[in-house]
Amino acid sequence: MSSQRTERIDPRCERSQQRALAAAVELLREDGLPGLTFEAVAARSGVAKTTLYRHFTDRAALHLAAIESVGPTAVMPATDDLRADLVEFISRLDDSLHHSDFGAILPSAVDGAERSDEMADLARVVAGQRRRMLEARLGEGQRSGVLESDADLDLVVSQLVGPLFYRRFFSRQEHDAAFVPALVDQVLQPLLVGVHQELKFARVGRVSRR
Amino acid sequence: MSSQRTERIDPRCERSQQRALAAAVELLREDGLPGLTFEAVAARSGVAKTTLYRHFTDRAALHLAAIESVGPTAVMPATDDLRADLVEFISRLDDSLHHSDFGAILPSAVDGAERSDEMADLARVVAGQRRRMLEARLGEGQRSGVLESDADLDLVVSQLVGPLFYRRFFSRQEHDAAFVPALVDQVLQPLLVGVHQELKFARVGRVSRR
DNA sequence: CAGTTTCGCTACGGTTGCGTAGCGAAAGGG
DNA sequence: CCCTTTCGCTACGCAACCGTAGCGAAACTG
Repeated sequence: MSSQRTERIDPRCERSQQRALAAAVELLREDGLPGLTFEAVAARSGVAKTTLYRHFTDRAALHLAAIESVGPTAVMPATDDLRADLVEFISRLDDSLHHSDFGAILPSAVDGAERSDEMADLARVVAGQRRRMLEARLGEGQRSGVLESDADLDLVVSQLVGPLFYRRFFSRQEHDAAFVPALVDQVLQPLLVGVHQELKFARVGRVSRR
Repeated sequence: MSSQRTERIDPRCERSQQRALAAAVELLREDGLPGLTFEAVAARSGVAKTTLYRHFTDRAALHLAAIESVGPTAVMPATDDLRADLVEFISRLDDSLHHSDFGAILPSAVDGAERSDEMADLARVVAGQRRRMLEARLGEGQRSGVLESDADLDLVVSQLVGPLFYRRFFSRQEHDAAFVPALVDQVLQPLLVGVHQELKFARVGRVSRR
């Protein structure tokens, strides 16, 4: 009701929740979703079980909050070199998938999203932030005349990040630092202003038969 | 020791295991990994709990067997049209990700693979089969002169299937039937024989600054 | 048909996790 | 400084799941 700016948060609540979520993340890393229990979080964090129930209604809420707490804080570089910005951004994403808490507990979020609407929404929000950053930078490339203006940016974004998620979680293939630049180049090539017409001709004439 | 052809399998074992795994798949769909318990499988399948313990040492083994039981049986079309074959293959993959048991319980396998070596190996095997089929068909394209012979097929495979997995499980974006053809075209364009030189020139000259 | 194997069933003790209640101590806020 | 809130702690009943044992019935094998 009182429309104050900050919601007047008791520092004790803040501290308890942070400790609890840190422990929850550890447990998710070690044992996955089945390992995330109120008792285990209480034992590891030092926060009493009764206190946990005061903050989180059930396991799903705890899981959701834990996932939110490790949400990536990525920023898009902003030089005048589109390729360099994309390589940098995608490389950092690849690194976080392999070496951060975010990458480690993402599988539990994926599994949870299959049956929890809230978790599914969170997944869409997180991915949406990343997508909007990439689309914004690609849009600049279009306005500055580097990229074709009719490129399907939604498709391009999936092409840029999809292979990284696939290799990290599904095919579980390793790759070196040269992979991301190669991927970015491969994706960008058909979209560059100046080779568009030849490509369209080549595609229709050589591959499709319609 | 006796190197007979077939391992002499009692039909009763076969039947029990099939029923158990079918129930396990259902449970994984409904409640994810935490829902996969010996008691629940016994109750749903009609197979006695003691019998389950005779076949599966622990929950991980049961989970692994359940994942194996829904392994996809994909085949690569073999016409003389590379693009059409790829569109068909990728479309069927996309469909199975959204509408099959395989797609439904894949998240639990991904989560399990983070902590189970056997599950991780299984993921690599399943993805490897798919990758080899795609690489074989792309290799034909190279030998028949449609694709550049120096294309990085491993990268291409990730480009073809990565976006589908990403949109299904991470960004959770819907897309219509036109998505797959658009993706295949976009990925194939830089690899077509005949436009390679112009593309290489365009890339070095316009995007990269090295 | 005789011998072996697997089955389903019941029962059991032990462990873990759930969710709540009651309490005094400690820390925040006006 | 007093009042309120939140804290940690202990304890509890309840349910679920684990993993094993013993048994007779049923099914497969040769």
